[in-house]
Amino acid sequence: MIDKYSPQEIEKKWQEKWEADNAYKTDIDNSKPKYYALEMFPYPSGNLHMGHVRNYSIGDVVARYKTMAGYNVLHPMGFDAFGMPAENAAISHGVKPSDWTFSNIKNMIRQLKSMGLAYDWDREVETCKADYYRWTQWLFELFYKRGLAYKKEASVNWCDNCGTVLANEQVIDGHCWRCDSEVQKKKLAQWFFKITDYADELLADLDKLPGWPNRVKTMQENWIGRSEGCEFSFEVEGHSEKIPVYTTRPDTIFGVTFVVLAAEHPLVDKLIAGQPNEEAVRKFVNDAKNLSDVERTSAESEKLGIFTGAYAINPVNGKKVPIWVVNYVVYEYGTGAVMAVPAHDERDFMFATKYNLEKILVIDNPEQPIKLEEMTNAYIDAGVLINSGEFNGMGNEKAKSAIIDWLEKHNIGTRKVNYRLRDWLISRQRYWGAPIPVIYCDKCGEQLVPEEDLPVLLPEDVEFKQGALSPLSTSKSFNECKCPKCGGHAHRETDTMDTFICSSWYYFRYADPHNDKLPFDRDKVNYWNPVDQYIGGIEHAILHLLYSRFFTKVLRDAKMLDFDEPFTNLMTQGMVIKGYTDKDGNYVKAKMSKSLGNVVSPEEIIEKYGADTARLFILFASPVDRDLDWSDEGVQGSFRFLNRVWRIIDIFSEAIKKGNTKYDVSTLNDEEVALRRTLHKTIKKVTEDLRDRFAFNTAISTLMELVNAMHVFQNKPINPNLALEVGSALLKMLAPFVPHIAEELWSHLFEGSVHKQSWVEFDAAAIVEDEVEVVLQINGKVRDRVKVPANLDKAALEQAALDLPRARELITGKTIVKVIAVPNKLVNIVVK
RNA sequence: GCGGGCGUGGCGGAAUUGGCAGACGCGCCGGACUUAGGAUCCGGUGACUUCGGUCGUAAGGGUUCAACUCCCUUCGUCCGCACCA
Repeated sequence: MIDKYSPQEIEKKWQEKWEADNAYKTDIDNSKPKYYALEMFPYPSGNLHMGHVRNYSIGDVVARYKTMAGYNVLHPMGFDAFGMPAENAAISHGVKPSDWTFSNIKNMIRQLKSMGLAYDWDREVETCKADYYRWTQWLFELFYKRGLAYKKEASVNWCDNCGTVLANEQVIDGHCWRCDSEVQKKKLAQWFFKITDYADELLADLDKLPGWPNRVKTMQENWIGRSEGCEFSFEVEGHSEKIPVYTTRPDTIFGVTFVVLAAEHPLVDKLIAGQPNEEAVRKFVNDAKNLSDVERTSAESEKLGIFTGAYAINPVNGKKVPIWVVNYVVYEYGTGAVMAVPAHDERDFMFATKYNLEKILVIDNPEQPIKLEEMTNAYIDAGVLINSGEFNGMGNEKAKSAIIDWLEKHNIGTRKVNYRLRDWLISRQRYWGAPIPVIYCDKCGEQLVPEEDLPVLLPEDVEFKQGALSPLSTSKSFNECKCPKCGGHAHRETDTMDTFICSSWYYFRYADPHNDKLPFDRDKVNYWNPVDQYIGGIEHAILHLLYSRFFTKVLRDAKMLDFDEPFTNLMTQGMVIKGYTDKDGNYVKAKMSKSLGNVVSPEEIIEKYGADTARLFILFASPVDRDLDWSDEGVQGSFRFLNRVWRIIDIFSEAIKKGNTKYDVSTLNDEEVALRRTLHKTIKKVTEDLRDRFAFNTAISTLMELVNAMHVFQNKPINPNLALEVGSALLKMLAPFVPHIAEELWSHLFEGSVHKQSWVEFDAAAIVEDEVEVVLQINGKVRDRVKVPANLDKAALEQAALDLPRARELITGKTIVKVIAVPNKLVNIVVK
């Protein structure tokens, strides 16, 4: 008799044993195929939340299953440990960011270990440690040497609340991704990574990722925003400057009736100098610049503009058109100036109507000719060119290309591909990050810190204050330095790097975490990487996942590794949500959050029911990519199931100990044959669910059915050989989901660890049924069921159906139109 | 506005290739055991029904012998994008 199921005791026991045995230590082993399972590492906020528990439970099942299935599995964990909250703790509580971070990490490791996750902790990385950020800095220098890191003054996103700038990817609807406060524009000299150099490949290689959700690929596609068109210039009457414009609609070029400039366009000043409306334009420009990004980029906001007084010349037909400054042109995209064709562009149409500007129709609808006077909208569909000189009569798609050819031939313009993607702004005016390893010499200018001087360590003599300058600038010991080139007086860059840089390469470091010569060894990374299965939240669809793809391509070009993409397969898990009653008394479901008071603490659940129950519930309640509805009753149901497993193994244990692994299955009675059939069907289904679909919820439900089938024998004797076969298979299949209870029960019955066992194979012969139940349908409606020999052919099946009394009864007096027989499934008799 | 996902019992969900809708779990109902049951075990549980059946996968239509599954229209919901020329 085995004791009562007591998760608190057995979980602690096995966690200690696994740790003492180094059970999950991984090394290169060329005798097996490798498999790299990875979950997005957490920010060390101090406590695990249910989203983490879900993420890591999924990853652990994948890792444990693949191990049992014969793979050499790498499954590491670490911490994305630089970031603002640590610094905020310093500002508000006077704690050192490092102390705050390391004590949080300590607590989270304890919590992770209490979940029974199969990590190789020897490979843990913490991005805030000098032996990691040394290589983050080294990689910055690599990017710099490859011309991919540069400093420039630009209008950048500034979050006042966080006291730092943000990359475009980190601005969501004009708000800071972290604190949600409104982002402002500021002109600052900042460091950028030239991700735009890889825009084309980042877009094209999405096709190499069949294992990624389409949703994520579409989001990246939109973000990169490739468009094809051409760039050409307008001459300005009475000025030597030209206005370059970018358009995707060269087919409408003869319909240009005005040219619009963004408020920031440098030509504006020159064009208005001495013009009668100079002051009015200046005021308009200043007003536009003072608007927040939210207001400026909203598609709904009113399109406003003002005439500069200057005119441009359309290079294709010499037409003189007015130049306006408007609030709807994005300066950072294209050339910051646009040719306006009101007849064929919605915005230009609205604008021209509002300000009484000319409209010229240049594309006509061949089915139903358009009358300019009757137009209430721009005509943006396909058509045939009119009013376009030598191109009249040409289809507009063809004309796009023909007109670009013409522009190129006459040296007026060129074909051009444009991207919405901008370079990645990586400077942060914060302390708790990797210092940018650059020195500014009074004489020699910008210099990289020599490689042998890395890491540039974070100083401790800093003041933490909110402000526009990094706290590093308050450190004397940090700031002042010698120029590495001339030895003269110099000072350090005081900005740190965006923490997304730290997380753009950590999955390579896991392959070689203790290397002190390089970020990682090329052979080791080529062995383990790319990650076979990456698991995390959809919120990183662009941010982390795009940056990581960029890094991988740069490191490939630097010959540090030999593949193109970092993550072969990506799984995006849904959120954990929970219903609560709002102030109006309505029951609503929402993401767990402190402010709503619907948070369930993982630690409490694990204390009460054990990690196995928590894991089982989370995996069973919902498919991984969907939101998971937390249910306290559901958790109890999972706990109940584990008790049921415990009891039935206990009941079977005497028989199991007497059983032999090899036996003659013909000695089994009918009920035993049925149980054995259920077992092998279960093995087949669970294997397919884990191997092909990551359908953990259905795998678990199938295991529940097996346990239910075993209960048929709770009060009657069972063949010991079958008991052994079923019992051991059940424990092996449960092992990836609920590692502690599976190990505990295994240890009562067998030698060694259940987690070192090979995955179970199903016996196809055991699944074969002699008889199957087929359905009799009359006109598609189920009218009877009948048992027939399995695999009965169509003709015999059809006859068997027609012979049924029920069929005869319903057919009499009617004509049989057709009989459809599907072996092992059904017979449908169509009558009139 | 554009693009995409989703919509199945009281609830979470299953149905993998067009072939028995509702597996499994929660909840609920009944029974057994019991001094007791918020333990355990067994059974029932889509709706309506004249007990023959009829209806039923957001709504409406279509294709098919057969549709949760394919096609069209509409509604709801969630997500992404949105002055990018």
